[in-house]
Amino acid sequence: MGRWEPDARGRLRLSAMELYAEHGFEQTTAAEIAERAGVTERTFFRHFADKREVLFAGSGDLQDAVVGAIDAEPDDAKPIDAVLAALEIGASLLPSREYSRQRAAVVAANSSLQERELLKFSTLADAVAEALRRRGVPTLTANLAAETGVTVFKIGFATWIADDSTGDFAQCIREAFGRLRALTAGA
Amino acid sequence: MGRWEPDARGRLRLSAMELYAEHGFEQTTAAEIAERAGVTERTFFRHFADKREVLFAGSGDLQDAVVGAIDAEPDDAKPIDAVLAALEIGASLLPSREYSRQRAAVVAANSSLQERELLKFSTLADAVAEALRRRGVPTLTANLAAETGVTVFKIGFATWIADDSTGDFAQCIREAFGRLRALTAGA
DNA sequence: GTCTATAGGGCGATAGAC
DNA sequence: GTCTATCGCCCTATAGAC
Repeated sequence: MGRWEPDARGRLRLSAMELYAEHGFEQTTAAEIAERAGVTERTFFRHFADKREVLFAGSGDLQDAVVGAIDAEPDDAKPIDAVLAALEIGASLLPSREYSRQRAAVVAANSSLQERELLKFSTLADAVAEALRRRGVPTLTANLAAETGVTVFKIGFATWIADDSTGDFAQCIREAFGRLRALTAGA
Repeated sequence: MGRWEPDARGRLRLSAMELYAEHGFEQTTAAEIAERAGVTERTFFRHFADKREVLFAGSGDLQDAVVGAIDAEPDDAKPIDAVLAALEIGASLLPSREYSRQRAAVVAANSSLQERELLKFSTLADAVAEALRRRGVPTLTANLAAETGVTVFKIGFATWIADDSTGDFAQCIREAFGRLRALTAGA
């Protein structure tokens, strides 16, 4: 056995989620999270840039998967179709619906967590737009397709975790896009 | 003349924008902003909830104007058209292109300012969606139309302040929506 | 207006893995 | 020897409490 218990990072993530859910984000101090995880406060900040980031540790993997999926799309795929197919693949990486609901409730209860979540989605959209540009899509079209895809993803996610939802995430995404298409169609 | 110089709030906004542009957001302390404006640090936090908020003081007016414009649209206007018309009216309230460029550069240089800006746009989208629901638009459609409208607004704004831009803001918004419509049209 | 808890960064020391 | 994770102590600014 080493000098320390392994996976300090995983313990910190778990402890943070528990405490944020139990007492709220603002009422939880970094020292409390660290204590529950069996490390010092300073170690917490070495793993996570700030108190919020501990809830977003998986977002990089999601982004990599989505960008990789766009790169793997056939050359003749239309931009919006490539984006939506890639986001459906990314959607399959999310944790269970029950966990997603719990996490969403924690985020919804605190505006600084909402800010961080919005930044993550914005960063995802930027990465998607860049992947589209690599495929030769013009910048303006790439930005619009990326932002629109992320909007559909977000609204599909909200539908998926809603109390009365029955379908899976991919279905929710497709339904949202169908409605968006109807909404923007010319007169 | 009163006991204090008038418009402490306006002086704080100006001082903050100058210092953020000169030295960067993180390198500027609330005490420095207050000093330049001729008030105490405590007064700064009485006017603005945090260091970021001083750059977003006009966002409430924009939101009120947009929501009011939606309420004033004819009953038979299609949701997306009502949203875009309202956002064009909101766009007319923005400061000059030169000032907008400078402010955008300050925000782009700091991720916590980007987070706050994204939250303001998200709040705007929520208010737009609520205004649509008051008109009888179903929730899912209202959310999609609101998010899509704000996306078009954001991308139109980016186009408007770009170095090579020539058109006015309203034109940029209409161009962005035209491209979005083409992008999402069925095969 | 004063006081204070907390966030979060800097830096060197330490103990293991390789 | 190098590399990496952790500790511990110091510091300042934020932002809320009183």
